[in-house]
Amino acid sequence: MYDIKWIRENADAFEKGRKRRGLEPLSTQLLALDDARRAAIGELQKAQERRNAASKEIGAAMKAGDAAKAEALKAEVALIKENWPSLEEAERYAIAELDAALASIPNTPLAEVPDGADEHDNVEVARWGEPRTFDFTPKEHFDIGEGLGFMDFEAAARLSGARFVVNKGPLARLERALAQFMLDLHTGEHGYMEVNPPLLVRDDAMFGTAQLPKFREDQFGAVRQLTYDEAFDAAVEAGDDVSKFRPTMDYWLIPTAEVPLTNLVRECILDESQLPLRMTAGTYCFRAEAGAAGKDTRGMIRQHQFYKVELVSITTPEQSLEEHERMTGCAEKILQALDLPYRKVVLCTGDMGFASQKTYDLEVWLPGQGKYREISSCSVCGDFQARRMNARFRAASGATAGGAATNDGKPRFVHTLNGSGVAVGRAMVAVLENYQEADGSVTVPLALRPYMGGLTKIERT
RNA sequence: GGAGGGGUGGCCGAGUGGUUGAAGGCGCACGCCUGGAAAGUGUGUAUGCGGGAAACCGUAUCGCGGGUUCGAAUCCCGCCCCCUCCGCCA
Repeated sequence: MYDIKWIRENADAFEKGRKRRGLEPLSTQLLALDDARRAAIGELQKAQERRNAASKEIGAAMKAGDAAKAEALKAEVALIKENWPSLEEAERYAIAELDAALASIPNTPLAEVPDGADEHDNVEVARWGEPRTFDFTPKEHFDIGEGLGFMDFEAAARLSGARFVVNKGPLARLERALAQFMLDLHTGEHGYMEVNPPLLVRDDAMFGTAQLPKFREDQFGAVRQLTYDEAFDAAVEAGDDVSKFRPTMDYWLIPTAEVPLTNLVRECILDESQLPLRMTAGTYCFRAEAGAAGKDTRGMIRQHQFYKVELVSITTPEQSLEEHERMTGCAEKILQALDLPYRKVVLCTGDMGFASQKTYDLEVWLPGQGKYREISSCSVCGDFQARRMNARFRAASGATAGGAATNDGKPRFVHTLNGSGVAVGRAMVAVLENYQEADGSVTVPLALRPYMGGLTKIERT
């Protein structure tokens, strides 16, 4: 979320950033909304000031026993209040209009982010591991899984429709093993605190990390069914047919643990000594995939429900870029430990997420597809989410960053970062494809064997 | 679901209609005291918004939203959240 004051003073930089994302200029309209807002606030405050002053005088007059004066003042206030409601209405409307406009503006890319229109303009910055050479044609993960008899898309479709899967036996365990392995590495080696957050969250949380208001259609909602009586009353009140019982939507299903983890610091004033705050969580994630019809329809690559280990860091503004590199490194360590070849790309301006200033994607090699596919996405969001959440910190006393006058004792917005560390479902896809054997079995990666009860190979039984 | 108790500043906690943005305490900051520290002591310590070069001024904020009133932390209504006991439930 942008600070309108910043836009007012840095309109050029703001527009430059928009242009790099391929967006039309907006600052003129925003500043007009801002002018309207300030004018409305000013008018209301003027009225309030006169009302307050008169009220004090009334108090004084009554104490002095001057009833006539008090009555005269009361009449004056009554006059002031005549168009009070319209002033309030105008103020509220002006503020809401500006806020709504600001809430749907994406973050500005950092200078070093490459310009570009879409994923074709992303820039590879590193490559790790050598794709294995096969003396047979490697299969895609769904063929491997179904061949093993432990991955069932048809059963999932009967239960839930498209974009679901049922994993069983050693594959169910493999998914659990992957998640546990990742969490152990992040908590044991990388200094992240494991968190079990709610998977159902309110509007405010979804707004904080910027899934709302712009990306409603990508989300699932969780609905609490009304009782019969509540539904009846609601229908009557709404003038609806009482045979239709309308539910109320109370929660959103998280599309990523970024939402609850980042929002853990919402409306908080942290102490600088607590930063950086590093948190990790293994959770299911739920996505409607509304805009992805026809994409990745087969297999586990794109599901409505998937498991993911997420990394979130809360830092000072001075720490965030360094933390971004570190976080991406932590995700890379997972792939390295699993010996999965990958490449690291920096997303171009046109492919970056809404809240991000800069994003690295890790793309794992999938021999069955013969492609690198996204398995992790690590973003630094600056204070964009912090503003939406009102998440701040108080600088350690006396300390100023690099001698800069950053410490006037006031709370400052934190910086937030999030990254997959890594997507568990896709990691399983990668393991199956990279570790497949000619006979259809799958070798268990060394790092996962302790989590698989020592099992070395998954085969049809 | 039933019964009850609560939501006030970074924290604790007073405050039932009129200089209350809010007593008191804790914490914190700075100063004094000290050889140094502790203790003691003095001063200062919320946030948003608007205006201003600044000092500062104005305005709003005592869970949220309405209402009563010239004036609301204080009275009325609705909602949200938290807690305790009982019941139900994984």
